Amino acid sequence: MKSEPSEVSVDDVLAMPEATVPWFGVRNYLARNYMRDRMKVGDLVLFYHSSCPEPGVAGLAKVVSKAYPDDTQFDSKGKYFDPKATREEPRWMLVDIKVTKKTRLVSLAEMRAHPDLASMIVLQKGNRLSITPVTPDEYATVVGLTKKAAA
DNA sequence: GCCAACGTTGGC
DNA sequence: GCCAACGTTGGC
Repeated sequence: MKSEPSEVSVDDVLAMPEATVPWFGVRNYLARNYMRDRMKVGDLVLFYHSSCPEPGVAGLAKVVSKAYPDDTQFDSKGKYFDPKATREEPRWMLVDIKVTKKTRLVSLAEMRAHPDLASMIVLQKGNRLSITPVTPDEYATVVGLTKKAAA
């Protein structure tokens, strides 16, 4: 799951109660569907920092809630307001994410260089989706990289 | 700031 | 339903 650290970083989440944050602001249907339809409490998450000087995985996290409506869609003054969403028929859903560990930053370049991650969706050319599925093997490989000395 | 690769919008 | 125009993402 991608987040811009200037908006919400791993450190920001660790400073929150329970180190937990609602994953607000997703406004892409496929990303929403992943949260709404495929994520379950306990699912493991790679917390990725994007649009920053050093993009890459910065922490490990897990899903700690089922999907529920993203409140920011109802805030008419906020940047995530959606005039077509209503309380009765919310358009955007989110899950709560708990950061379980801050890791050393595993850079995008480092992940691209690892042969076992060649098929990882987030690394594919043209991928812009802020939430993408990760296989158990890919997850384990990235966790392994977090434990290595910095490249 | 550039630009590839999308996703969305809206006229028809 | 088509598709051109436009907006966004995100690495570089």
